[in-house]
Amino acid sequence: MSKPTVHDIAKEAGVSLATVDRVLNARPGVREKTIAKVNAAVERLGYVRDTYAANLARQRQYRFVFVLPEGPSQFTETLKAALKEAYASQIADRVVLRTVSVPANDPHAIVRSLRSLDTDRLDGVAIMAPETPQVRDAIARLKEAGLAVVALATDLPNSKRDYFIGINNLSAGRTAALLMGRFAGGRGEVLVVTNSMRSRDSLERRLGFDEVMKSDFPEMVVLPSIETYDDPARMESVIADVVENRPGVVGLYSMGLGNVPLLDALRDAGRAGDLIVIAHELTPKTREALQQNELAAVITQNVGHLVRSALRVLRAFCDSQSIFEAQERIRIEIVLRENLY
Amino acid sequence: MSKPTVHDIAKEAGVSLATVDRVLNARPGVREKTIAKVNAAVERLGYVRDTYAANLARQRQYRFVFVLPEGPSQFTETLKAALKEAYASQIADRVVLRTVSVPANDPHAIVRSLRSLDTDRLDGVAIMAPETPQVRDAIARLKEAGLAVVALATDLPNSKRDYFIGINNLSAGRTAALLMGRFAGGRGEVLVVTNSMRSRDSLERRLGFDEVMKSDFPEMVVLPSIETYDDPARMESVIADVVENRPGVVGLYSMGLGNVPLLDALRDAGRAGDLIVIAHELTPKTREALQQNELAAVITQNVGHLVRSALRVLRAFCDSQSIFEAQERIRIEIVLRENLY
DNA sequence: TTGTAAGCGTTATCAG
DNA sequence: CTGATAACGCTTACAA
Repeated sequence: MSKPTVHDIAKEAGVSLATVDRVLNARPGVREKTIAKVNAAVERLGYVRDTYAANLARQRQYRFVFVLPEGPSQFTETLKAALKEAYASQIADRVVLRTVSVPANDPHAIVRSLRSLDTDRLDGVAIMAPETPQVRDAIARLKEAGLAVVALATDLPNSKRDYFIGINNLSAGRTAALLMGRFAGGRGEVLVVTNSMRSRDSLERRLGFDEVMKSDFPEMVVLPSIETYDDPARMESVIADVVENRPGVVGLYSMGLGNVPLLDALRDAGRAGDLIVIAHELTPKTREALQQNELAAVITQNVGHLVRSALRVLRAFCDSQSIFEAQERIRIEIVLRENLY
Repeated sequence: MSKPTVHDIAKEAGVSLATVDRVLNARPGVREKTIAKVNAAVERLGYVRDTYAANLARQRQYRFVFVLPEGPSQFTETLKAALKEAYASQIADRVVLRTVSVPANDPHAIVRSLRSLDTDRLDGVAIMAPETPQVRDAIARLKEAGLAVVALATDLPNSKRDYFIGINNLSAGRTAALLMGRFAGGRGEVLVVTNSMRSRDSLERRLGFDEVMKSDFPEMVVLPSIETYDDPARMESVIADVVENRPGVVGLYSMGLGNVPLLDALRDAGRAGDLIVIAHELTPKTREALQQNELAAVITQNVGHLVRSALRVLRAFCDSQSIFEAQERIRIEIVLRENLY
């Protein structure tokens, strides 16, 4: 009834522990016939390797750094919380973790951080930062030093990063459009706002949004993207303008950060429950707005999955193992008032 | 740079390994002063216990059985696949797993299976079965034998099960209603079908559906639930009736199993892309229907989460540890054509 | 090409 | 009350 161990396999196959190990790990120096004997025993007993015992014996250590944008963003806060939780739990088995905060919009500071990483005492890095040529160079350096590098939440597609952990923002935009179009009954004007179109995420979301709007809801009019540059006053004036001069607007798609000022402005303008508003990222504030019917839908990614996936993928790349793509695909989650969890 | 171990703590505190272990595991027979010394060392070095090494030394084994409905249901197929995957991965650390299939609608067979379990060689059971008095009794017996018992996917609320792993079906129905109402623009008639209203899941979903329809979309008319008893012919006639006699019907909510015959009937009637159809469970067939715009939305639960959660919870109950409720809450996922993953 | 023995971080048993 | 010491399942020198 109990799980078979390497000892059982050795006995069953009539060989030693070391030989079993060699076969299991595909190490050289074993006769074909012996390999077959061992594999047969494995098959017969239904042996499953105990990865944890293996890592224990191997003394494997994974030293990772997470480079995250600093500042009071609700998103990075939840990200850090998820990281702490993962670290305390079994997910972070054999992992030594450190997080580094960098100013989100200071490319030089980001590069400085990346350059200051001691590549000799490190096995992998997860980076959440906007892509710039300097960042690309810094990543190239990390890769040359043999580290595993993943982009987190926002992709660095032209860098040498091994993998991107996050949602496909084109699909996210398409999903938003499908919801918007269906909620609006396929008619009316839609306002699109973001804090900044310099962010690749916003660009991709807009692209996807437009694709579906054009193909599925040709009668709807999507207005040009409006940037608020993280300025609440600008947000206020954008909304005020809509209220006064744009009676045809039925919906609003908030692609980027800054949902708090947006919701404030809508409330001030008295249009909170009235426009169809779709935003990104589930946070305490957006959650509350869903409950109040001020947001029609939130499109989000599960931050817990994000960090667990990052950990798994970094490990896999360190061991040059293949990853199970399907498991690492971060889902685009749609949250309404009724499935707030 | 490397993680401190019990050896480091022992050295730092000037005591032996055994004493450190006693303190860490809160075992009796250690002087207050020594406890303080050890804890101080733990604090100073930032020690985190290696759970896997601990379990290895402890020789802990968790022997679990999953009792699942047999038959060619797409849902149970994916469930079994997820179980196999979890078993092969690190989630099932120290777990010995067996699955038992029982005829879904034969209460006696279910009870026979439950009674035939050897409680001496078992630590926990996960059960997916409709609740009957006999099932309740069988579960009571398992609990008396000291096993951990969880209900999987469908709850057994009046039994002595320790926990329910699955979605809240009332919320699922509410979510469906919110989607339906918004997609339909708050007007029109809605047809509700299920294979059987004897299932608690369908009852609860209907309840939630009606709640939101009444409160949020008072102008919409929800027709009485129609049961198809897993009979494709009945499904055909239901749809045909709608086409001929119910011009006001704009939407269809499929609460239960049987999406394949439903979709076939809709196609035959030529209403496939036209009605707003919302169904449950993401399977190859419903996935395809989403892509074809034949389904407007699918409400589903992630089966991988389901089994991982079951494993975690069973383990926790075996060790009489508390569980982290938030982590075990299974999300109600909304899937549209654009976030099919 | 194969086997022996030590050790990974933790727990458990037995003396002191 | 406290401390050696031998496991757990696996890997890895080093020997044969």
